[in-house]
Amino acid sequence: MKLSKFFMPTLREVPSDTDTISSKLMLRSGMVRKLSSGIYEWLPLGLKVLKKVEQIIREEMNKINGQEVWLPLLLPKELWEETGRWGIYGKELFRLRDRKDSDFCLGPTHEEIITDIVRKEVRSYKQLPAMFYQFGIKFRDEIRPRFGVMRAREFYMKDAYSFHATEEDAGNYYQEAVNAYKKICDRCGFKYRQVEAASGAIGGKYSHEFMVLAESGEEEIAWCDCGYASNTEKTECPDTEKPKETALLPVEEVHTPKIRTIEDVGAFFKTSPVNFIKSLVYLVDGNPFMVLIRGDYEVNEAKMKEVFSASDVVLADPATIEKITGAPVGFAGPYKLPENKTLRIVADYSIKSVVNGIAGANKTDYHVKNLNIDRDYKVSEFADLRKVIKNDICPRCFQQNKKINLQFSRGIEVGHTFKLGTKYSKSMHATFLDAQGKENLFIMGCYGIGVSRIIAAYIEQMNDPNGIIWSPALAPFEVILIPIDYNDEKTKQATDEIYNKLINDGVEVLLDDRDERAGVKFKDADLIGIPLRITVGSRNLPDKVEFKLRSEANTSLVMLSDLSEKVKTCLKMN
RNA sequence: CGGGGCGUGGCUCAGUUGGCAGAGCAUUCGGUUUGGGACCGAAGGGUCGUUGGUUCAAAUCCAAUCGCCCCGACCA
Repeated sequence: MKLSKFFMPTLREVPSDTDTISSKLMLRSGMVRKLSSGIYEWLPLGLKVLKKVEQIIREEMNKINGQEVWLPLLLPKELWEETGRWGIYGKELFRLRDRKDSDFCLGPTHEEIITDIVRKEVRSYKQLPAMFYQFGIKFRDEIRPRFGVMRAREFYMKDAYSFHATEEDAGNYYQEAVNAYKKICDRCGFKYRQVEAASGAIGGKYSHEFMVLAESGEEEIAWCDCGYASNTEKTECPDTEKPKETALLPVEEVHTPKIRTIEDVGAFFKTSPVNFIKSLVYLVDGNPFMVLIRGDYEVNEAKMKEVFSASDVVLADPATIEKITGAPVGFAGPYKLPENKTLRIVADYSIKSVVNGIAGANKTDYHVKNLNIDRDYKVSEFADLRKVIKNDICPRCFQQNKKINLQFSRGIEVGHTFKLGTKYSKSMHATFLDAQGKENLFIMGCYGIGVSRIIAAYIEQMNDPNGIIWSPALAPFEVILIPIDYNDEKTKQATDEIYNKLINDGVEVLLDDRDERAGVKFKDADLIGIPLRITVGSRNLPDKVEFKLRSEANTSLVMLSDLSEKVKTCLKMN
């Protein structure tokens, strides 16, 4: 490809539109343009990279017997009502009506659609297992689109769905899919980590995320040298707490006018939050829950969703709190709660360590102190409900009686694998006949990778002040060929010869044949991040050219006769 | 949705006691240059986000509205 004929509108100035490095670089290099918030146009350079990533993924999916399909974007409401997700997916679902006033949505994910195909077309265990995947646009009306294509409202994704006759087969296949994802990450050439994750709206029994490690990542990862790694949303906080050995004191009500927050209460009682029973009223799918947690910890709402199999967990509004506790916000507690048959009181394990604790008295301007579990209040169940903190220990090592502190990193979620079980086959009555002629629900798995996000995440990790640094596997071109002065007859001749030779060798080469100064060409070459740069100039002709890797600072001279070989080894090496 | 910021040539931005709409870069033409975003000269390009108001006069003051970015609750 000759650059003079290639539409690559690079920007000298840094766009003021965004703060994210990858987003700035994708705009500056002419990979994408923004049409509207979270909606992007992919220009030739960007699309070349997208196709590279797509092909890597396709190859790995085919290796695990995936069959590529193309599913529609415009989806009828009925299927979504079968699983209840027409309601659950909420505002994130783009909804629209046709001329007959029928409801549709733009597909944010395709479990319903693929399950519908399989229940209609797959009847026998002999047709299992089966895995289908597709590449396609997904639509999600994100609360806040940001970071360029990283969190877009319209994005490009590979989604895959597998169907199995038995749990065992589903489990084995899940591992294969995870291994395929690792290979994809390896081939793309970024540093990543596979972590345990919360399943969220897709649902299912358990799931793993693939995180590209980057300081700017939205996700936090907790990990240990033993191999344990998890999204901090999911990180287990084991039941390590023992009650303090102190004499139990009698309960005492204390007048605490206008003392509501943990800080206020700490100052008033001149004690640390470790002695507080923080009491929060939540609505879990609309039902009231009181959650107790030690004053120095915070509630992890993602864990609540998992523990209570809920899709919606929100802090109750002040009116509801007052109705349930009989006191305004700031004075809730488990002691002497007004009679309420529907209220469940659940406690984080950390509550076990609180002896002679302090909590709200469910009475305006009053707290109680010296509260003790069982004697003064009842808890219907204990669970792991808290957010992990910096000094927490590894839950796996703890099982082996070792206390090793967790380590923390940040990451960008590019892939997510789910063991769905029968979540969708059950609600959609998707069954097959087994060898005994008995009807069974399909056991399912699903596996998603954000293709457009992988690109942004890669750039986020692999860049320097001059621009992007592509690995040969993802680079839009493998080699950029720069003649210092293409108007010089000798330079032009040598450049054309090299260009044709490389093309014949099957190398993807971009020839910068523009009538620009050398500096401009070098700047653009660095910006768009082509892994190998070959510079042709009268300085080194007739027999040598300059050779430079984007990832390294130094240059070297290569004999024209050796060039072909050198290029090949170089591209393979990286 | 809550909080903060911003909308002025293609891009980055300047422009309040209200008084002819600017610069650099980019583009086109001419010339000089030519190994890390050159220089000189000339030219084209803007209903100052939109609507309404105040005023002899509004990019500038007021109101509403739309859009975009950043920080928090969603997710590949």
